[in-house]
Amino acid sequence: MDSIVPCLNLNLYSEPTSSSSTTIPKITPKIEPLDEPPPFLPTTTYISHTHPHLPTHHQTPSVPPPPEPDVSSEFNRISELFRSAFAQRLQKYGDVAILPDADPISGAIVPYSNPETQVSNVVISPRGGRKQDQRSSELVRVTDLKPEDYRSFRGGIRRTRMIFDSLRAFFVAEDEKCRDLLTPQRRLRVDLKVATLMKNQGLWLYRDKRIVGAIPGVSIGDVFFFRMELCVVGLHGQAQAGIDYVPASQSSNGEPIATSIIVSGGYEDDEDAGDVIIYTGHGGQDKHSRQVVHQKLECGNLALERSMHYGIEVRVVRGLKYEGSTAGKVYVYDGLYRVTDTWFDVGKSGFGVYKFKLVRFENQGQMGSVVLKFAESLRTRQLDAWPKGYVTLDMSSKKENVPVFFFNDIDDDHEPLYYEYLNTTRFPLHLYDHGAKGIGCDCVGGCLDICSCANKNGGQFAYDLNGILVRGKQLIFECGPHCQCPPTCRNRVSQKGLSNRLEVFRSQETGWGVRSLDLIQAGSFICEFTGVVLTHEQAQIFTMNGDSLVYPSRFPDRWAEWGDLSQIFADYVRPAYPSIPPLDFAMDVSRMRNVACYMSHSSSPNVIVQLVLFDHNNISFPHLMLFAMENIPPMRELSLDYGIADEWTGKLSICN
DNA sequence: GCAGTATCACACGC
DNA sequence: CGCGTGTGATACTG
Repeated sequence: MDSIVPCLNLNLYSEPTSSSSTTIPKITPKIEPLDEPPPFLPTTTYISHTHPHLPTHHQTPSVPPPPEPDVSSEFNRISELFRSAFAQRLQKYGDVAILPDADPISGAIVPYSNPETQVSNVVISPRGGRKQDQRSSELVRVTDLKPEDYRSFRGGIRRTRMIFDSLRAFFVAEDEKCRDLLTPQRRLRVDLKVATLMKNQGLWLYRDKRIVGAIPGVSIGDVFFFRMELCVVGLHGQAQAGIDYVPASQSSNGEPIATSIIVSGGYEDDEDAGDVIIYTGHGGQDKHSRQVVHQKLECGNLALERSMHYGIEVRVVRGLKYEGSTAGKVYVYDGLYRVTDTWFDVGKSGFGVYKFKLVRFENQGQMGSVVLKFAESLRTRQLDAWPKGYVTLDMSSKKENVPVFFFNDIDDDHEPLYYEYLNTTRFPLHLYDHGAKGIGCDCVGGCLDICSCANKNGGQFAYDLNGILVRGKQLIFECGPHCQCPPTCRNRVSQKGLSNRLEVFRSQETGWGVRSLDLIQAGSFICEFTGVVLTHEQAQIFTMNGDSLVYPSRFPDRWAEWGDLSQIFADYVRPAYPSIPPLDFAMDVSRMRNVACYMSHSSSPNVIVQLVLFDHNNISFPHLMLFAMENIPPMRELSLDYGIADEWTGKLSICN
């Protein structure tokens, strides 16, 4: 049963993929290029609902495609469409970057207009007057994205998700405040609130096209903490239902077409073997998720059947139990599957259920859910049962709270082990000369918003109660050794060191790299970038010796991108305070270093540098703390923007 | 475990 | 036939 059972029309769709690993199988005959562009040319298949040309099993690749425009121009049109959705935001970032340090107003943030106004602003789409809050019925497939196009789409996804996360943190903080004042109340469904707000602002992605197949910018293995996030990025449009589909009424031939499903174990008759899923149709359950009536072949069930009939690929998202998530669960995008079989069966309850066999397309890269489970299994594994390639299970020699792994299964290079592991940056001793005078707060019982350390941050803490960075700042003041507050104080986050199990690994492509064995939530602290601090003068001497130095001032101000809600709140200005002079020190990592300096460079990084001060008072010598800019699944390489001007695809040899 | 909410499709009705 | 509104279904979250 584990082999693929082709259905009647499947042979049309299993055309071999190109050699590019990011390419998914082209699945429709209509993708046949008209004027034989090179195989790399981006092609967009366009199944317009105005064209009565849904593929049927009678069609062969030789059937002429519908009278659509040239494929590449069609691609460009759609690409531009999506891009334009983010252009405004990019503009905003530009503005922020050159904002003079003028406005001293605090973090008082007020929506610039009431929700009603906002709604009315976006109801009419700028193009064509169609309602924005309704999904398009236009079926589109985007394939063979060029790397730069993919990056562009991914940038859009990332910014949108960052807004989601930031808004969530913002509303959670609001909610916390309210609860202090009022009587105990139900917790707000912040996820819903955020999603609605973003929808009203027109920030949901891919609503003007109904995408079959991969969502541009979403990678296999991407992890989501909330179901609504899937709606926001266009992976799955249903807030609760497990099958998303184009309804019959909107379909060109009057038949519904399924585009994505969520497998989260809610139906007892599901059988999930990874590459092959026996998926139960929806319906027939009572409030307690018990099957109480027969399912019918309608709605999503019918749509899945139709997708099988037409060979339409289906996105699969898995819901997995995960303690670290507020909902106790995360959603992982596992790639594209095809429905190969369907039948009506008697479920365990004795009631009839529809079953669908889904088989994963090959050449898609490892499933995110498999990686998550694998990483989880390592947590409890005996030392001798670790996979080959783990040279040491803690290169920090217990200097970090959690082990730092060292993995190399491609050669004998053990170079990182020859350096002394430095778990915190070594600053010049004179920075500590001034002692404790007036540095710390007196909050013996724990810090509140009125604490002096909060004041230094502009009247609020930079982190939420879970230690998530709410908003990037030029400099963050954490409570420190001179404060009276307990170690559990919420304003001590980055000083506590690692909480995720990081791993230095060797790869053919990037040389040394860093990845995590744990899922890292966006906004959470990862590690410090440590080294021995050299003053300007000392650095000049060192440079003459040819030693490699890291210059903190060269890291771009990526912190400004994190938590920027100017898209949502027009007067969401970045507080000018604290404002610090450009950093003028260097870090020597030639003898002592930590895991951070093995991170690869990327111009679209998933890790940002946030400057933090806590153990001394000199704003010219902050710690370089690294935070996750997006949810980073286990085994995905971490990357930093080192401020290198050129487009750099390989590993930065910053430590060599 | 329940309830308070989302979305969406579909059904009406004008 | 298009648009608005109401209703029912649904693998959610706190």
